[in-house]
Amino acid sequence: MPGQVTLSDVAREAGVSLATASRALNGSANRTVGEDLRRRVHAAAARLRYSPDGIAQAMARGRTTSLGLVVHDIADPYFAAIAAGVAAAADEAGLMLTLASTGRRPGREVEIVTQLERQRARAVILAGGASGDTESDGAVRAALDSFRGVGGAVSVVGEDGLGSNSVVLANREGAADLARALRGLGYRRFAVLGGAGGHTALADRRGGFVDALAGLGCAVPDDLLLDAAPTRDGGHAAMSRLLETGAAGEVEAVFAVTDVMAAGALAAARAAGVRVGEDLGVAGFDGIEALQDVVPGLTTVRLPLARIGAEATRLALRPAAAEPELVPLAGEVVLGASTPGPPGR
Amino acid sequence: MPGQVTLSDVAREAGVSLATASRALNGSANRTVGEDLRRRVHAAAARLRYSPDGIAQAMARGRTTSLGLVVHDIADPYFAAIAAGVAAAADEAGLMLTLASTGRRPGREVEIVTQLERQRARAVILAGGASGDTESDGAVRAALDSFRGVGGAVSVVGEDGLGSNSVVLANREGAADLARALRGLGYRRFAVLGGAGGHTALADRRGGFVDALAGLGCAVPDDLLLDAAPTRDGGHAAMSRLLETGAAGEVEAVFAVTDVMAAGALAAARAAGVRVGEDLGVAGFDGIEALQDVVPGLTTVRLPLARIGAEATRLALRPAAAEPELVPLAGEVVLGASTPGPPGR
DNA sequence: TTGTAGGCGTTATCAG
DNA sequence: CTGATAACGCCTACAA
Repeated sequence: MPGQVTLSDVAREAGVSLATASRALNGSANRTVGEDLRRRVHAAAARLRYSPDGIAQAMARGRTTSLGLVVHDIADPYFAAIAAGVAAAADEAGLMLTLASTGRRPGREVEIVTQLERQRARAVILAGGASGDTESDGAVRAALDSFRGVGGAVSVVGEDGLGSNSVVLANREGAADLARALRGLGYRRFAVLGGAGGHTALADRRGGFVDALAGLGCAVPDDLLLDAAPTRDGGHAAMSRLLETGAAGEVEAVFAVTDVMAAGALAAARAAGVRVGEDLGVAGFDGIEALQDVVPGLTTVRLPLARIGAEATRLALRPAAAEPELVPLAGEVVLGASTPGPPGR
Repeated sequence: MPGQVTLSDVAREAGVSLATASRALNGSANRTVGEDLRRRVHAAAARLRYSPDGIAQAMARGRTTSLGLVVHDIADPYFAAIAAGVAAAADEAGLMLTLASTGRRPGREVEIVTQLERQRARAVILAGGASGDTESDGAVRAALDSFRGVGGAVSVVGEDGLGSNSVVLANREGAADLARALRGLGYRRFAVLGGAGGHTALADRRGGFVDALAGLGCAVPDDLLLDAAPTRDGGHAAMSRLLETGAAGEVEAVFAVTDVMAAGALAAARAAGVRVGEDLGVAGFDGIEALQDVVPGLTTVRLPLARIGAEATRLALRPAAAEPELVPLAGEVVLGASTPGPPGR
């Protein structure tokens, strides 16, 4: 059974010292091993089916080859798309990706970062951004500082860098652009699903949307700002609630702060006999691929998801010492059949 | 700067031996450390902000705490959903998840498994199943055997266990059920997108669908069995091709072997002015959540994706020695608005 | 260029 | 119950 084969075995088999075998197999800094010996060692390694022990190497070198990625829910297409970008970049950099999900449980990020610190991950990417809760964010910040303390690098995706390298998403601006676009289509009475008390990113979207609208002279009344969990079910529930209240009758379009929520809203509307597009406009945010290909095509603000992951990875791999770098990334409004314009004429 | 703090430091600070400190902090098998000393050690550890080095522990213990998961593309909702199930189960088992994507590049699975073997991952889950290519599958099998050689456990999701524990999906049966359901709706002329030469799982779906149809007296002509990549774009391209040929006119319903492909097909149909549902039925396979909430709701065979991940994890954590275990898991036909029944009356 | 030897941070074996 | 002291598998000055 192979695997139990150690470098010493290879060295012995090749008739060289442990050091030489090590240098021949993995090129150390000063690359210099006699071509003949080098050959002998490789042959011996192959013959014995030697497989270097990554753990031992990590320990000897004092650093791992793994990159930690923290998301809220990998099944959420938003995070899945970002993860794909990170995975590709990590692969290219020769790093293994360690994925951890918070399941949106508060406090989990800290636990995960701590765990990653224990495992001496080389870097960690926080894809979820800040939570908006001062105390909680402070704890995360502390955990990240501690992680840096052991030589780890950090990057976060979100508005607030939490003192780290970060990919700054134009959530406010994107939502404002969307608001203007919808207003341009003729919509005047809006409702917003989600963003209250949630993560900063979502709060920013809602804020950007509402503020821009106010600037255009059509404020959104408080009772049409519905709280909702950032999930498909959250969107569904909020839309259902909206439809049950009398207020719904006057609403011409609904903005769900994420596409996934918008999908839930779509289902709720359909279940209530409301035709999305004809009777009511619905827009989301994120630009999830899968939701673009159906009828009605969802109006949204498309974010360069894979790019976000790639940039976050690049930032996470920068020399730990350097000053935090911020990379701004914007979204683009995509008008779909879900918002053809207001119903009455 | 914390992190550089080692167990020896803690031991010294607490005035005990290294061994005792180790036993006090992490309970070894024979748990017995005087309550007073135990307290002293913990206090010292806290004071010094000691953080155990996972790498060193792994090396000393001779085993890691990480579980490898190999998927083709984490951005694909099918794999994302399975990954979510695995992530939850891994978390519960106290393991870290190492995610690797093949990007559908042939040969990548072997490289990844080898890499995972180097890192001494405790177990690995192959979510992609067999490729259908004998040579390639043989290489994967060999890599897995080697992995087991170093004490690793394995489980694979798919029809063919590749000699390992496996979650056996009823792809054939599910597709056959779907065929019967569509036939029951009145559809008689079908086209199939994908499954040719692809992974075994997809080939089985196509085979199950076509065979069942043949049994019902309506064989699918070869020119209506279109080859397609198992992606959104693959589905789009295949549908476009179908629509361009004259044969399309006679087709009443299209079966894409994955929901993601079906989404692409939907887009292609719409682009060509074909109304899905009214003019043409479209069905997929997988039961991707996001695709269920739109109009027309996609007819599909819903797989218990999260469950698949959970089971695969359970299998991967079984004692490595045991005989391979097979867990069959079936899908359920879900009829949506995308296949209301054939057009002409 | 090649070999020797010390060390990385823990766990585990075996005496006290 | 506690404490020395070997491993663990590999890297790397330092020496030859």
